[in-house]
Amino acid sequence: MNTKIAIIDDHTLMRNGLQGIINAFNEYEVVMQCQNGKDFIEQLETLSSVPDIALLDINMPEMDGFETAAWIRTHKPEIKILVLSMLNSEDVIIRMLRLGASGYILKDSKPEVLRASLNNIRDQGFHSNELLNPRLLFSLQQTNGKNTHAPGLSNRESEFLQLAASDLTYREIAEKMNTSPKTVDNYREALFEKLEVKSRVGLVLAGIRAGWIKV
Amino acid sequence: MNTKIAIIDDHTLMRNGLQGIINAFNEYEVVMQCQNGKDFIEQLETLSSVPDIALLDINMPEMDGFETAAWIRTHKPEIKILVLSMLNSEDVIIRMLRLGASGYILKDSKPEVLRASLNNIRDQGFHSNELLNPRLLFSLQQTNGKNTHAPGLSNRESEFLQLAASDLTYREIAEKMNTSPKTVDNYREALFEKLEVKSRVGLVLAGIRAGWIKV
DNA sequence: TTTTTTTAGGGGAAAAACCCCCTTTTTTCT
DNA sequence: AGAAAAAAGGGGGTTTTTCCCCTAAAAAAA
Repeated sequence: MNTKIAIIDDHTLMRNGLQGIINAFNEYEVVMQCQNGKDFIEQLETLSSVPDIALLDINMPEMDGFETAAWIRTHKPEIKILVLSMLNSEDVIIRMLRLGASGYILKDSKPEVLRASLNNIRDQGFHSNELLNPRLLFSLQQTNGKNTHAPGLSNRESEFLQLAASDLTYREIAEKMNTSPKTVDNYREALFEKLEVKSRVGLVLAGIRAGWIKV
Repeated sequence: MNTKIAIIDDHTLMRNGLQGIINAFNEYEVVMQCQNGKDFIEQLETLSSVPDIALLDINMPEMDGFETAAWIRTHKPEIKILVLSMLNSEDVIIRMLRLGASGYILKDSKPEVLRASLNNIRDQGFHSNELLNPRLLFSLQQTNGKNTHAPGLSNRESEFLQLAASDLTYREIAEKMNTSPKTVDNYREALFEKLEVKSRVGLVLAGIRAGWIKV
């Protein structure tokens, strides 16, 4: 199945241009065109399936890229974010990566770069480093790295830990993990002991402080 | 003569990025690149001159930043330690300063901050007994100092939000706030609406992402 | 090959969190 | 001075989380 893309940009010409470019990649498909974050949220409700990747502009009226990124991370954490901006500013890039963006490319990039970035995100959720100044990559390790595998935790426990840091209930987490809530409860209990906490909030905070959960 | 720097960090990209930045400062020179504390100790023996400052990461396999700092203080006390970490946690900072670190900055600091920190250490070379010196906490000011007040939230709500990011139950939070659990429940509900979340974990994460909660 | 760990799952109960609707007093703003 | 917002508190309910104790297959380690 094709990877579904949402384009969030206030310039109609830009949106259409992007859609044309992306539709020429046969493994991707544009399923949404939105003027800003608000428009994106509204359209999401009417859509049957959730997009996999949001191509997100920063400068937009009403609800800008920062707000939109924060909203996506809170409400639809499964949607990967690729920031598409005309700003080549370290501040902005780092801020966006900290907000959970999986990638950041400039608007004057070539189509191949866009495709490579999309591929990277689709495959690993990892960042394309081509466009970035190497020193900007520092923040990637913590923000995006799957490499920060928690020592002492099993695969499933790590998986659970990531999902515990979300607005989901354990039942919903169980669905995402394709297992029963009872099994999830076992992971929870094991992690409570290992990290010496008494509540889910404590667990999440411990995970963040240990660098295992990206915020 | 140039001030000699040793970089101790397990990420090659990080090391190279740092070396690039530091070599651009003409008063500093990178003389060692090490993957962890063990590597540092081994390389030290082969080196004719001792570095002046160790740029030390915390999270490393084999021999982490804490162990390395302790080793340096006992075996090579003349080497100043500048901790370079992704963790903005007071616990860790204080622990490191007690171990004899001369400074502590975050990995997402700007190059100017790195240079200023190096200058501070080279010029004054203060020690661990000055750990409450505000100069040391430059990194905190940057990411933590400004955004502590939450716009749109009342005083009590902000107070509650801070406490919600802990391993305490609402009853315990109520005790700390000297009020009833029911009142606390009101704050919770108000914040859920304002931050558009459905659970306490979601609330805490939103607060962290908004910069209102320090982790 | 035996043992241990991981993964998967269940029953049942108590505690905590969550939700909606409500009152009163104090502070703040216009 | 009057209106609005903030602070404090409650009733009564449902849902979720937390806890303890238990089984068993599969995978990994010894």
